[in-house]
Amino acid sequence: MAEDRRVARTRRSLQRALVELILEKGFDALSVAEICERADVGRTTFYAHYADKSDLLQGSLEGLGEHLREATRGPEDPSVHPALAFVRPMLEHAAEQADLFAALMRGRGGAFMQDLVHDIWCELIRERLSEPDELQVQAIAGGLGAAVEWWLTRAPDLAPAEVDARFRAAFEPGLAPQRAT
Amino acid sequence: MAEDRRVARTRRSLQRALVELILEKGFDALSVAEICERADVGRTTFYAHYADKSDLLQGSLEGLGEHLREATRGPEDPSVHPALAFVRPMLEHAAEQADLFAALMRGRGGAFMQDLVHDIWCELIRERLSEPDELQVQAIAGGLGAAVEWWLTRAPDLAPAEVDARFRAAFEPGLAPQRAT
DNA sequence: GTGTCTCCGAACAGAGTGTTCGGTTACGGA
DNA sequence: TCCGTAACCGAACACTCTGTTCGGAGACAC
Repeated sequence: MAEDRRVARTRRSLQRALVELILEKGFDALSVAEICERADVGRTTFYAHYADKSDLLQGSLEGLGEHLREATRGPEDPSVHPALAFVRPMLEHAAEQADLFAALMRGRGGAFMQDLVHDIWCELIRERLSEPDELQVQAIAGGLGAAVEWWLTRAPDLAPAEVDARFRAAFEPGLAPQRAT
Repeated sequence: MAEDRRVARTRRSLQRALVELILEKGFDALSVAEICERADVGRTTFYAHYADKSDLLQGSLEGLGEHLREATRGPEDPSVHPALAFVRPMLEHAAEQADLFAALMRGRGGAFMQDLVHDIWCELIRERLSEPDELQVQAIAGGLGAAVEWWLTRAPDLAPAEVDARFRAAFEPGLAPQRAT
């Protein structure tokens, strides 16, 4: 009952082609035929695996959430408010994969790609606050998204540490001090 | 050389139909034929006036920027940081047209609709700071967008004043005090 | 080795886009 | 009021994309 080698190969090819093409043209501009051609997979086969383009994206993003969470684990600076501690390692990670992140942050990865990242950030912030104010959580995550997009598209030469510092300068004063954990 | 009455009528009908349908289904889900049917305008005529669906949206949004700016003018509370003074009247305005704003904030009005509003907010913030830090400006505008979207879709019963207070509680402490004007 | 599952191309129906063309009609200016 | 112009319209066309069906060829697991 081990998974068929052909199935794995097909799915891998499609997901790889999808990422490549998103980087080149953006998600919305892609057609199924285009993805299949790049992946060297018949269009019929595509629909045997995925319902449509969005379904393929969903499937390709299975691991992304966990990946993002992993990427934000890093040494925590005790002078940084815990709710924002994930920002620095996240920015370091984004800098390493700047073109991918830049493609995702602007609409190019599709609207719900942005929503996915936004929701993950909300969780990361929320779970570090003892009494989370949901409006504040949403606002910080939204602010982070806008800041990252601006950084990667308008000022890509800034160092992650610099972005982190300026971002925290804006948001940290508004955060209630947390009980020591 | 006064403008042809027919032209004005056609454009008005199309723009009106567009707004109606965006509220009902969202921009992306619309077809040109659908808009024309609602507007009682031949499809051929549509293409005589606009290049495509997005072009019509552009045309319909001509006045929106100025409208938004007007809507944010209100009595300024001296205890509020000037860069955030526009938030309260803007929220009051949004509450009055909640369904329209809710449709615009989520992707329903199309991606560049969100960008348009974001850019206007950035300008409003930027022009009230004596030494604007662009990252901070972007972050505040992005945070405001996320907060408004959350408010209108998840907690629509909150009063604008409450949203304003909680939003400022999060952002105001990070803003440098401004010179008195 | 064999039966099954996967892959594939061809072909189809349906929806949407953007264009051309000729006829009809409403408009604005004289 | 009249008249030339310009706007409007439906029909039709070529095109792209979607999602599905079918039968044959071949790779796979067991």
